[in-house]
Order: sequence, then C-alpha cells, then structure tokens
Amino acid sequence: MEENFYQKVYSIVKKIPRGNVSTYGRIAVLVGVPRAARAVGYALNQLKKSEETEIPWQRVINSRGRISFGGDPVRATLQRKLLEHEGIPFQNDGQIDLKQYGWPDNEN
DNA sequence: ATCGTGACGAACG
DNA sequence: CCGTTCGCCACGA
Repeated sequence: MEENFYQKVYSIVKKIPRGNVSTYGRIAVLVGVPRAARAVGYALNQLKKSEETEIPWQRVINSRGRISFGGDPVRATLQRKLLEHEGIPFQNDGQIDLKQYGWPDNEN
C-alpha cells in the first residue's frame, strides 16, 4: 500500500527520539522528496489536537534551529515549552543547537 | 487540469 | 545579522 505523503511525514516524525529535534527539510529528505520542506510543514499543520499527543510535532523546527511559525504564538510558546521539558536547551536568541540535538545524527 | 496557499529553504542585497 | 525574493512540493477547491 502506498502511503500518502502526509502519512510518511507522520511516520518519520514519530521516530524522532525524545530529546532530539529535526527540521522540515530533513524530514522531506527522509520522506524521499528533498525539496518538499513546505509540504512537510503543511502536513504538520493538518494535525488535530488528538493527534498531537501521538506525534511529536514539537520536535520539528526549521533549518535555522528555530521555531518559525508565528501565526499562532500560543502554539509556538507551547512548542518551546515542550522541548525544554524534554531537556532541549534554547540559546539566548531562542535558537537550538542542531549540531548537538539534530536528528538523524549527522555527526560522523 | 489549473490556481492559490503554506509550521520551508537557499540565495541575494 | 535581517528582510525580501524565488523556487519547491503536496493538497483542496
């Protein structure tokens, strides 16, 4: 059965380990469509509250290591709160060190 | 099938 | 470093 783009995205997001974060672009690559970063964000935007408990959407941020979305400040604040709760520290300017917390680990 | 939209990204200035 | 522009992809009407 062929999974839809959305399903693939959700499937991968669920695999992000606690205490780690990924980016839209990275997810797009894992899905198989490197340039579909926008579509990834679009997919996460479709998540309903009940699904948020199963999908760690908060672990997905932009390539700059920041929470881009400002359309809903409440959600953005919640995201940061959740990440800090998982042990992910934010730098002074609200940026996360992807080198250290990025997933999959690029280090090698 | 075409158009508009959007939690993005890289390139520019 | 910051804001703007253009390109990408998938989805709904």
